[in-house]
Amino acid sequence: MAGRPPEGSTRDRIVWAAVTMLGEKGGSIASVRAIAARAGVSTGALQHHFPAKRDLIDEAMVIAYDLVLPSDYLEDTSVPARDRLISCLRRVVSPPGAEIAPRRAWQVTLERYLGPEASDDARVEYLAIDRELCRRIELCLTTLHREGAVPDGDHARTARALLTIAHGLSVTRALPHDDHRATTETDVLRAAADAVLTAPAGNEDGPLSRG
Amino acid sequence: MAGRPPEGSTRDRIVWAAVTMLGEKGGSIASVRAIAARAGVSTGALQHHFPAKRDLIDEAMVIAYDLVLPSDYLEDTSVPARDRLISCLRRVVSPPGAEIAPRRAWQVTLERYLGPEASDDARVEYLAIDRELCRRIELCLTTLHREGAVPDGDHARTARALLTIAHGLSVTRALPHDDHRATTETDVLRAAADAVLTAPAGNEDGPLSRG
DNA sequence: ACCTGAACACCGTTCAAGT
DNA sequence: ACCTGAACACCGTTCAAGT
Repeated sequence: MAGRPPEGSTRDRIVWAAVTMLGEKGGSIASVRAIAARAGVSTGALQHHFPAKRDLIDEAMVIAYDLVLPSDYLEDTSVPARDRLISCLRRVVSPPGAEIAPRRAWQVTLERYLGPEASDDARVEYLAIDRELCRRIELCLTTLHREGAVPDGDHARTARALLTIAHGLSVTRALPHDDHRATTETDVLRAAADAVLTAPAGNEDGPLSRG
Repeated sequence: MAGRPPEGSTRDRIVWAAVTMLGEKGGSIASVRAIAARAGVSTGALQHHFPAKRDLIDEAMVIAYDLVLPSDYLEDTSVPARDRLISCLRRVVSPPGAEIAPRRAWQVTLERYLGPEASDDARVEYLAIDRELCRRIELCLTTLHREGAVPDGDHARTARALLTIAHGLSVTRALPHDDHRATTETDVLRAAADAVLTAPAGNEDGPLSRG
């Protein structure tokens, strides 16, 4: 899994190295020195292109996680805003290990990020994933906001609340359950969407965007 | 918020220092050197009592999160229904295995119930816990229903939806997080409570009890 | 502008030495 | 057993110096 990209700028080599190292080393993120070494550049070169490590990791995450919801779907006003928001959230509920079963996915996630070692590196890596998921939900919210389907408010904060709810659905999927599950999932997603969307009747704005 | 505990063993002073520093510094955990300094001991003393930093943080978490809810609290109509429901949900978020930290608790839970084997016995055991948690939330809902604070509806179903949201908060607590966490938790709980409680103005009943 | 590599200010953990 | 403080092996970031 090592090797060197035959062509490409220094910057591309750095990003490539970061992406390939995301899944290695037991879930902990590589150090900038290790990334620079694999890219075959100095730490100074890395620093020149990515002044903070977070900049690099965020960029690598976007590449690693980019199974995108067809980007024009969000703007398709022929489908109700509520349904588009729910689709977006469903997307987050089964994140990119979508090929593997939800149970296995959570097993891996939790082993990695809260296992016996759960290094600070793992923490940093998880936070990067977290930001990426939030970013996607926020994109959905701002798109719907332009249509007037979502009221003014702190969309980043709303996105964070929605992500928390998505985590609940996700872990509920993974845990043992009886036949109530699918019903519950739809209940929760609809309730979350309704709490966020502009109320059809003119009452106050959704409880998730304003305390 | 500094100061020194007048009495107490070295060990107690270390734990006290760690607890007071949990909420500071923008959500990131203080370094062992900083904790030792506030406790007024050397890093070696800290290391003697807590060979790994995680040991100390886990112990501090238990203290920080362990605020108990008196059992007659549910019927105390002097406190708003919304606050009582939120307290009940907070209780479920850090369930009574509260001696161990949330991270460790989820580690155990998931290792047990969705590990590689995940026996049928484990499944049955989890479903029992699940029912018990639902039962508690449902008890809260029916109590509030007697007061008219919760509308008619399928309370078991509503309880299940609320438990799913509580799972989201719980796993979010366990996973790495930055300083947004406490805010998000309150946002989500308030939104969940508002979705369930009888609306102050006379609009339709909450989205969690009726699809 | 792009890149080097030493240096800086941390970090968690280890450990010989004291009491 | 309890505690000290130096030392170790890292870390992310800075920076004078080269091209």
